[in-house]
Amino acid sequence: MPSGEYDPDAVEPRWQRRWVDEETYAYPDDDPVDPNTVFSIDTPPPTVSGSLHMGHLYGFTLQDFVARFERMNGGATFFPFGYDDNGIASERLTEDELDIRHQDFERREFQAKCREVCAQYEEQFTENVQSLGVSVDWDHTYQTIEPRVQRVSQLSFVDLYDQGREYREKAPAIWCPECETAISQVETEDDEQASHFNDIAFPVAGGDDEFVISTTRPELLPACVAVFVHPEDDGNQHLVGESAEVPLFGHEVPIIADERVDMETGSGIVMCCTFGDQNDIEWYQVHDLDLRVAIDESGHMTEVAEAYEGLHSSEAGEAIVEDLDEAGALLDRRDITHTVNVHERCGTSVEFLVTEQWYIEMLDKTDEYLQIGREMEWSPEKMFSRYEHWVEGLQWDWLISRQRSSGIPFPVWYCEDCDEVVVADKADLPVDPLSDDPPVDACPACGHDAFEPEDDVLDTWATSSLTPLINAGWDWDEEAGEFTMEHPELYQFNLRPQGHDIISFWLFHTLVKCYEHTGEVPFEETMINGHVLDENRQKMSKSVGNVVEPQTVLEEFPVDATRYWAAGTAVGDDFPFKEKDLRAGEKLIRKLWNASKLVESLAPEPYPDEPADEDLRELDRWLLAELDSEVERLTELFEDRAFSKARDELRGFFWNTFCDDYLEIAKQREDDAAAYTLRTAHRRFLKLFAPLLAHVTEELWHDMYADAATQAADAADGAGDSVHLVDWPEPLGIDADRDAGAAATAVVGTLRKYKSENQLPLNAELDAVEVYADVRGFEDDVTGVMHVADLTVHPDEDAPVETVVTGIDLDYATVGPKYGDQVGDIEAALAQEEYEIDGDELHVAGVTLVGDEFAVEEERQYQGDGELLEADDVVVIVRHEA
RNA sequence: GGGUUGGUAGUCUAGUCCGGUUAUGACACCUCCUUGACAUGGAGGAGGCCGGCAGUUCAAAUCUGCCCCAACCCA
Repeated sequence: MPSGEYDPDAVEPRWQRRWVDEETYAYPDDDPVDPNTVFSIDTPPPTVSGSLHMGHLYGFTLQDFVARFERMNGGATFFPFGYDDNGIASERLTEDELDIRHQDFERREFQAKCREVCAQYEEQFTENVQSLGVSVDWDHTYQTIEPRVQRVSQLSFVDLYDQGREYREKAPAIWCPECETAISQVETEDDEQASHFNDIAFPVAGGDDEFVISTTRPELLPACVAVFVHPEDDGNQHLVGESAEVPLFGHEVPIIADERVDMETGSGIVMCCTFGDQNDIEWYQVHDLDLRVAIDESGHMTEVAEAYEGLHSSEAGEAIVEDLDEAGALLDRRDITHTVNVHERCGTSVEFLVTEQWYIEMLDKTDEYLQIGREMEWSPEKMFSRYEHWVEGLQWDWLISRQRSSGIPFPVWYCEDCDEVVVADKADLPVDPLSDDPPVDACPACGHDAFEPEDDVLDTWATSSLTPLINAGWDWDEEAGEFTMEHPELYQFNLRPQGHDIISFWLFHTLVKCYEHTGEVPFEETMINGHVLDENRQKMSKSVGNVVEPQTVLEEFPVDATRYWAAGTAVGDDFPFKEKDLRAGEKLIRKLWNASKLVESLAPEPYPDEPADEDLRELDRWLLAELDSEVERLTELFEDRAFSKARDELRGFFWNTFCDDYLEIAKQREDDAAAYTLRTAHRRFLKLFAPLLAHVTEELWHDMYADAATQAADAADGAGDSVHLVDWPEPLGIDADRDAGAAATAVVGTLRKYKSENQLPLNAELDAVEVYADVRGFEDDVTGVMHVADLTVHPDEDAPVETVVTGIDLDYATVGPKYGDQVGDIEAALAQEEYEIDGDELHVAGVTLVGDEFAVEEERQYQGDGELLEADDVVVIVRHEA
């Protein structure tokens, strides 16, 4: 039984260990699971690149609210865990950790080091996640780089290739010169950087004419292939058709008119290079310009840069500016800050290089992808618009090849002679073409017998966008010649939670892949969470130094308090870290603990049988009936993922209605009906709180109910193991006079207020109280809790008071539409007290209001002994001889 | 530059879709009270031009337009 103070430092880790050791949240693998009741969650695996942050804590906790609620409210729940250790993030982690460069190692060697470093981080990460008490099934975990998952990824590649949805093309692609790989648009982000605007004089070829070009990237001068003027730029129109001579390098380039020129920037004349930005790429394609590649794959200058060959592009930029200045071609140089596209992983400015890469075709099916997004239920609904805008704004197919050492290889070889693509057999996967042989001896196209392995690897999303298929055990059945699932009942997944920042790539890519493989939308519902901000609503960032570490928080507060905090904002909204909310959580945990102690002492074992209906007092029925409504409301709120409302609703009901109203009164009683009601309500409270306050409810459940539930074979809840495995409460269907209950609590409330205002202790004796309201059946409850010596109830009688009309209240909802702009006149007349009450009618400003259209505002005056108290519809007269 | 979302007491927030005259709750603050668990508790109180300006309407936190601020997404 609960005693003393609650000690979360001891209790929480104990339950976390037991939940893992006893596999409390295991998915029932071996038994057939009913696909109609199973609840499956597919979580995006966190990138293995560091430790747990508040975003993780928040995200995992939200997922856990759903998992715990659905597990109690429905059937089997599948809540797996994955690690995304296949990608650039993990490679860079390894490089940083071991202070090495992947280029210095043989591929397999470096991969081994990655696995080693990630393993340490994963172990630590697992421990951290387990210390949050989330109800993950730790027997169902995966790593995106493990062989099973490699097979799924390569199967996906082969299937999409077979469907004709993948192609290989040599074209401009976004390139990170630091990581030396192609990357996709979603891996770039904007960064404000200091730079210079350089005004450079360009002579017109074969004349004395000259014009000015402003550029932030002088190192691209050798890559200049054209100069553009806006067709409406009248002042510079005469240049169009001429040629310009590029300073220092001397090559001549055409001057062309094109409306993509931004006339507002610099001189309004712009140079087009190979390639400065995406505009350059468009111009290159539209105007069929030359390629002059001045920067190589490592960010150094090529032979096109002549004297500057071999310099890093940034060094070359400085050198070229100096030389321009010396040559008199540098007219001006100004400091500016501008936004540049950088690789999100390393912060390096990206380049655009023409390289041969693999793509997944997407642009032809954006309408379909929009439609499958629409078929999902979005929590909150408004987040769909982000998806919608992303899909509508798609401009590139999905670039999936990466020039990295680590990762999942393309299962592809090329004929050395004719470049024919040879794809691995599905049965052989996973393969590494660097060490494995192609499935054919001779090229199917030309018969040549030597092959070149593809040494690129798949991008990280190529794998992590398959998590629903990984979790469901998707595979190729060679004998049947079809794709199968080990757990078809899991797919489509019921829920996909994630942050709002990854809708446009992770979620989108997952939808596309899974849809193309199965023809089915992978998720029934997606839940989008916001970002955790600091106490001042600022984004947490290392450079600002406002980062709150989960470890620090957990040292000071119980996990359940962080769960209380995490439930505090509407799903989808960004919300600040608030220590106050954690303290409020602690208070609630303590209140629940203390109230449980009182329940235990008021209704000790043996657990009372359900009394005959007529033995329940009015007050008991009232509480249980109110609790029925609470159960219904709460179930709905959890189903709507409205955790914040559920939290506040339940907290309010438990604290105010149960503790302040019912418990205070029940203290006076020692009957079986009270004991039964206390126990019944308390059990239900533990269950209702269980998804939110996972630890304290489990501890109390075991202290007070688990043993009894285990022993009693016919226990209604079925399970004794864990409160998290019992059934979610259903309404009991208790009938009660709700109005009488409300009146009785109003009477108690008004007497409390009377004592408070008269500075009396709450247990002070009141000599006589007369109640003018129907609170029959509650008399003993009122006298007991308020210590009333003599209580008289007048259920039907009017109070012996005189009433004075003090005004008229209009019911605007009916009067407004009916009388329209006459309302102003009516109000004016009422204010002047120019009206007449005639029975049920009110004559005012030339109109007659009837029935509910108005209410007479009255002040009650009492001349007799004692004091008149009013609350809602009850009138109470109290006499107290001090 | 385009779009999305938000702006409500000192702080955080409900209400906004579907307009109705007393705007919800918590924290902090003030007053009082040791009730058979909890003073880390209880009973009260004070605190708001609902971002700004205009419009629609008998009536606007709520609808419309413009503007300001913040975050995010896309350029």
